[in-house]
Amino acid sequence: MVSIKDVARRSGVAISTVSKVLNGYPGVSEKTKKKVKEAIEELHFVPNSIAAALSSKQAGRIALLMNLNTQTKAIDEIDMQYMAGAIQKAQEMKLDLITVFFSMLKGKSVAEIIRYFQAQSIEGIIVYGMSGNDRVLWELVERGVFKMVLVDVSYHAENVSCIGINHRQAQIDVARKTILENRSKKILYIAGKKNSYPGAERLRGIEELAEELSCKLFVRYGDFSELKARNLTFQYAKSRDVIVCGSDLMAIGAMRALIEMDIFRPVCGFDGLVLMGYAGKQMNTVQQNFAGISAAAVEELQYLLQGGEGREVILPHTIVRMKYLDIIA
Amino acid sequence: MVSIKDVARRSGVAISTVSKVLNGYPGVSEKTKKKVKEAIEELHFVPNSIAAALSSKQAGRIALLMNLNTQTKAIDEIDMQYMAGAIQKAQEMKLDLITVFFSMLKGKSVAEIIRYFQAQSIEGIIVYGMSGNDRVLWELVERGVFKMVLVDVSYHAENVSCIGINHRQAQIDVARKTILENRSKKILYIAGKKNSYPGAERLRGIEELAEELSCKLFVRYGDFSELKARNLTFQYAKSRDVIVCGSDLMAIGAMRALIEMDIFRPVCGFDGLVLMGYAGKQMNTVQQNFAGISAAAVEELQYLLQGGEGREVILPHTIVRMKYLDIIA
DNA sequence: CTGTTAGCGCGTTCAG
DNA sequence: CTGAACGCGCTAACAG
Repeated sequence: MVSIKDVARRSGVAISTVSKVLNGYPGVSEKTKKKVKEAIEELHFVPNSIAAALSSKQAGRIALLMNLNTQTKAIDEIDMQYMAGAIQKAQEMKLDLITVFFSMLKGKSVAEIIRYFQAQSIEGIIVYGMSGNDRVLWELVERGVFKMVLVDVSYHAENVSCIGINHRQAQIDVARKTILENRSKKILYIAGKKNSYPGAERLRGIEELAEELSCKLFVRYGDFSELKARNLTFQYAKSRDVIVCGSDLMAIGAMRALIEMDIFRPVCGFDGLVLMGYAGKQMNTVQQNFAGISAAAVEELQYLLQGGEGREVILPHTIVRMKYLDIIA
Repeated sequence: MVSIKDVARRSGVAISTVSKVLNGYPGVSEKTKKKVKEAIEELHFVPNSIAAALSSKQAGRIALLMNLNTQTKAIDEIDMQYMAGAIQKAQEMKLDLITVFFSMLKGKSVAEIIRYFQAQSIEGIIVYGMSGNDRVLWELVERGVFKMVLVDVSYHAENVSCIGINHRQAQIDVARKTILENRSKKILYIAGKKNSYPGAERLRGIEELAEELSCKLFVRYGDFSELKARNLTFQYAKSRDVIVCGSDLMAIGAMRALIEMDIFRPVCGFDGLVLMGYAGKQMNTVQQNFAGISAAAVEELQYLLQGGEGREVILPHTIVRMKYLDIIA
């Protein structure tokens, strides 16, 4: 393995000089800088990130902490997009990214978790899928030991940012479109989970909208479960004229129930899953760019690592109509 | 951060002794071992894996190299299962696992790729999704620089193992079941990609089976594409009495085409995707336990790292029938 | 059986 | 502007 030492020898300068060139520090003449760069090229030198992490404390090692959707097997899609987006972006930004699942931290205390990450020289963490119930994680956040970016959570502090779309507005947008298209008046809203921030925001959205359009609103919790949404639809759809769902998966469940009941009701979803194309009929939904969101989260974390202050970042969303033939093309 | 030095001081021994205890080396008396372990407990010491990796050359850092299915957006499911299985297992075995996508290596030469991994102190690599066309990767494999485990590829060498189910046999099993259930005689086989090892093996399987059962076999390549399978079905299904597909996604495409054509033909798939439940009708398919496969791959890699010789590992599969109501339960 | 010493590859003072 | 020297946390010979 060719090391910084070899580069130094080859270009006839000291190790520290090479290091400075590598990290873009000032205090190196253009000539020597050029010499060093040439040597790097010729020797095909690639700095060892492990050694860098050991020696300095800002070597850019971050963790992606994910709560996999184990309850419903069908939406690996979202998790996958998040992971892929973050991994890709981290690589671009030359950050070392390790992936950690909530399940691996289960039963550990905050102190243990902190040590776990410190032992890996992790300095920043992106958390996806955190709910209000995750006590230890919230404690971890509040301790402020690591720079953190929280996805789909509303909280920020000195070194903690949060990021995500405006769920309330998105719910309003997609539901308004669907309701106006169908001149609906009586809404069945199948909400997500009670303790979920996005779930609560979306619920607020539909409440505002129902108020604004003077629609009757009937709310039931589907807990983001396709099966529950299906059953709720069987139970309550007949006497309403539109079904608004807090997630695509629930929208699919609702749609399939409607098909089995052999009645028509417009349905709209939330997320933009490709799976929507398999629902049986077209639906409006909110398109979230998950890969883009996690990529943005990585950038935000980098911003924090470089001394930026925690803040709230709102990302854009779009309303789309999902068709089977589009998604398989 | 509490380091090995602190533990040494606390227990009144030398650093190296602590290291020996940590790594289970012989040559330490029971008494001192106990003292050291106590100190570790009291100090909540967690060894820094980064430092260990730098210092020794067998610190268990491995990479999961994946070719994401970008062509068809619908099967993040498989990729996700692979990733989750490997990440989980690696964590259990205390191996550092980094995830790398093929796309990140695009345009890089073998030498560059080797340096990239060496710079990260990677000593073993699991490759998932490699085809016969990936020149540089094959070169990487043949160089033998890293211990490697190849998923769904048939090649092994001194420090390269391969792992996967028996695709030929699995194709035979699922097709036989479907054909016997329906007394079919004329098979439309929608094959995968030409240059794919699993694709080729599955094709061999159906050929053998057709021979054995004296069935007429008509083969077309669907390239693992749902859309192509759909079109092939429109074109050729009418004059056959069973459609065997080399993947679930293609089976779904075929099934939906049949529904649109309003004719019935038994269809069977391959993979065991949850998505199968959304096809519209029930189908037989081969259930691959992807998470289990990648977990096994991690174990196999560990075996290689510890000096084991490369070999071929065959994992079991099962035949199942996918139902919508089962998958959403 | 235990302690001393020398690195791993790199970042970072601090003299020159 | 440059270079020698030290240390990050740990492993691995080598002495004692």
